[in-house]
Amino acid sequence: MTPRNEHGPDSGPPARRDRQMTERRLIEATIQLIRERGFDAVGINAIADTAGVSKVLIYRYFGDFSGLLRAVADEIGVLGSNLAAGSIASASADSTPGQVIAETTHILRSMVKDNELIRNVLIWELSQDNELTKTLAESREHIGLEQTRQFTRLLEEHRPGESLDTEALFALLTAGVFYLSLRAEHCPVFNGVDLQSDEGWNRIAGVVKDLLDRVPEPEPNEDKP
Amino acid sequence: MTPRNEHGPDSGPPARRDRQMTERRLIEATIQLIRERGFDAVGINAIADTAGVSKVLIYRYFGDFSGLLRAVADEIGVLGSNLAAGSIASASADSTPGQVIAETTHILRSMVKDNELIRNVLIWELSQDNELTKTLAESREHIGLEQTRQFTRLLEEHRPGESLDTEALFALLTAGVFYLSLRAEHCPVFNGVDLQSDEGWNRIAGVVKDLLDRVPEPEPNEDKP
DNA sequence: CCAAATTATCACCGGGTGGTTACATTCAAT
DNA sequence: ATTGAATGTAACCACCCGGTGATAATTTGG
Repeated sequence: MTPRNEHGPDSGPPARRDRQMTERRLIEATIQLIRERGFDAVGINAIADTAGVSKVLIYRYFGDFSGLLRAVADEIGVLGSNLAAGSIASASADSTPGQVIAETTHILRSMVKDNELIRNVLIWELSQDNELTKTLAESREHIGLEQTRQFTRLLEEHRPGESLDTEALFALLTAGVFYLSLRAEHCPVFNGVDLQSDEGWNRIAGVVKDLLDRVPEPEPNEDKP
Repeated sequence: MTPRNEHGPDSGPPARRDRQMTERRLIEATIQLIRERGFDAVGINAIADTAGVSKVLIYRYFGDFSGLLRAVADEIGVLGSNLAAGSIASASADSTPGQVIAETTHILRSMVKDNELIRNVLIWELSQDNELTKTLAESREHIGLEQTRQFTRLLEEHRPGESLDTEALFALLTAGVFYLSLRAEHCPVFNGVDLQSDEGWNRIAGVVKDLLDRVPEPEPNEDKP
């Protein structure tokens, strides 16, 4: 039996007397908890236990629980920014605005579907506002507006005269995709649409594309590859 | 001093030996808790305390906690049905499809905004599925599909040839309005749109109306009052 | 080599949770 | 009136929560 106690379930190396390392462990343990067990499992005791560290250190290093959440929010914020940066770049060919927004729908959906952390954070943002959710809201606002601006530019290219409230459009679109993606976890069908199949999401993306692509312009120019 | 003890904070009449009355008290206490303090405040102890009754009766009358939730779900389900029935009836003049859907947007938004119970239930549905959320999901599915069918009929009247996936459209619309309404509670701005002002919601409803009303038909008929 | 500062742990506190058992009261049928 | 089921209460259990003071272990500097 080793003389050092190892009560944490997944401690890894004991990390002897390294403050920076301990702080990292606490932050990453919090993120892991949010991802794997949801926001209502996030607490002083669970975090300290997951990190394999005494909970007193949370108070010593981050002041209080909010302090730790603030640090975690910064961490998740940059994660989200990187994730979105990759997504934005992909959808910028010279396609129809409808095609672009349909692809954006699919990208948003996969992002939420494949990332358990995002899902739990989105739910958390709806149910309360603390240091973490407040910081993340700002981060997401920045990302969403960047996407919107890019689409606005593309729309201006394709239809110079068109005046469409792209901010409101993207707000409703991303909000709807967020909600449907979250709901898909527990409830497969929403308003007759199968949220757990690609077919259902093709319907969602398709109806937005249909609405955007039909425009009363004198150009019947539709070249679909 | 009455001989009967009255430890509950809001008990009303002591309700001596009346099982039906006690069951009603428990159900309504649960609804009151969901509305006023959110789903994470709903528990055996809080419910019994709010009802001014011993928590043992929950187990005796409803079997277990899930049993009580099932009874509560039925109660809320009929509430929601009645609420929606009133809303649907109002929006069915001979307006443009875009006008109808814009009004539907506003109606949905007010419904969520003005009803704290609905808000908390919507959030609950996203975060977990228990007996209550499962039953409510079915109820909502029924209501939403009825609204959709009504709109489909109206669209068919106005544009007989039009083929639009109205189910998918309404799914995305109500999902988006739900999410934005929930989010408005804690975070006033989403993607540049002010969710706490009527102006912001006019933008949301307006962009959907714009998309729906412009249709490549030979009718330039736009009569805005 | 020894003391001071840092780092980390342990044991505990008051309070709350869901759930159960033992007991008391009321009421209705015999 | 007595019996016995229905109704209700109080006390208790083991567990978890956020938070704190005392204490031990390690590193660092003289």
